[in-house]
Amino acid sequence: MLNRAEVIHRLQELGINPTQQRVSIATCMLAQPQHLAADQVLAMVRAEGANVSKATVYNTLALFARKGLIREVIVDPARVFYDSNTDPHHHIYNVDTGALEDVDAGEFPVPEMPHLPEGTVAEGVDVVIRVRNSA
Amino acid sequence: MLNRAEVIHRLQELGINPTQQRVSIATCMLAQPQHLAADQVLAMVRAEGANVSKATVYNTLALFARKGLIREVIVDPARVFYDSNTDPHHHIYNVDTGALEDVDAGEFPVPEMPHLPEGTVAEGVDVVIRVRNSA
DNA sequence: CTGTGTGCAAAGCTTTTGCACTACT
DNA sequence: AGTAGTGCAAAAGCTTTGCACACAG
Repeated sequence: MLNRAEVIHRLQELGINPTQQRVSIATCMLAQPQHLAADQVLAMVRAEGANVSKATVYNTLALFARKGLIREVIVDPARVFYDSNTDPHHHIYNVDTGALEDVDAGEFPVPEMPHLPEGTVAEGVDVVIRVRNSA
Repeated sequence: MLNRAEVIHRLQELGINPTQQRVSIATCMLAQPQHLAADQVLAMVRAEGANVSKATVYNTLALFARKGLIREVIVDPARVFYDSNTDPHHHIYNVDTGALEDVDAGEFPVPEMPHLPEGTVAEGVDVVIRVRNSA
């Protein structure tokens, strides 16, 4: 979807220095709406011919999530997924297959915030609908 | 809160063979409403003088969660929490401190299920409100 | 030349697996 | 004896850390 120049521009907008590794990783993540674990991203960037280490992928994805380029999705204790869709939405997670699917927030509106503890501010609300195969 | 005999009875109700290790672990978990990670449980049962390995704590907590004695709470990629409160409710997770707090489901009602993928059935809905210190 | 930022090998952590052991039949 | 179930040491896997290097001021 986005070419190299557009990706670089997007990174700079967010105050991220567009190094070669970061552009490669961002290009894979933003290629289409998708949910990827770190090692899937590693495989993709290597398939593109880029030379990136595992550690850099992990650190870079965490950086992107902090800056708001992508969103961290915590549904599986074994690994963190990163979502290229940063619009407010929820997730359906299939425990059997590991498949992760988006649910538009409009289909499943979240009511107003409950009372938060003193001295804290809400950062986000994550709704995960856990399903399994009916078979 | 529960004595040894009550814990054993509860395990048997759920079809869990009440071995010494399992009773120790269940007693710690059910002592009060709380959220514990596996290594906290390990420390507690060892403090009680019981002799249990790390692996057994992990496997036993997973067993309890499968049987419905406790509930798995996935909010932190680094570790799984187990919640002795199995009533429907949600969680507030403080990203800065790691503190985990319950929110009564009544305070934050979840509307009807959205459309689920074919061939799947809902297992549960997890709502996590992520907060950070306002300071 | 100094300070900030970046990338990665190695270390660290939680969690899972495979096997020895026990307790029933 | 055979079989199903249990506990744990060791292995596996994801993620973080600490350090060497690059680059800007």
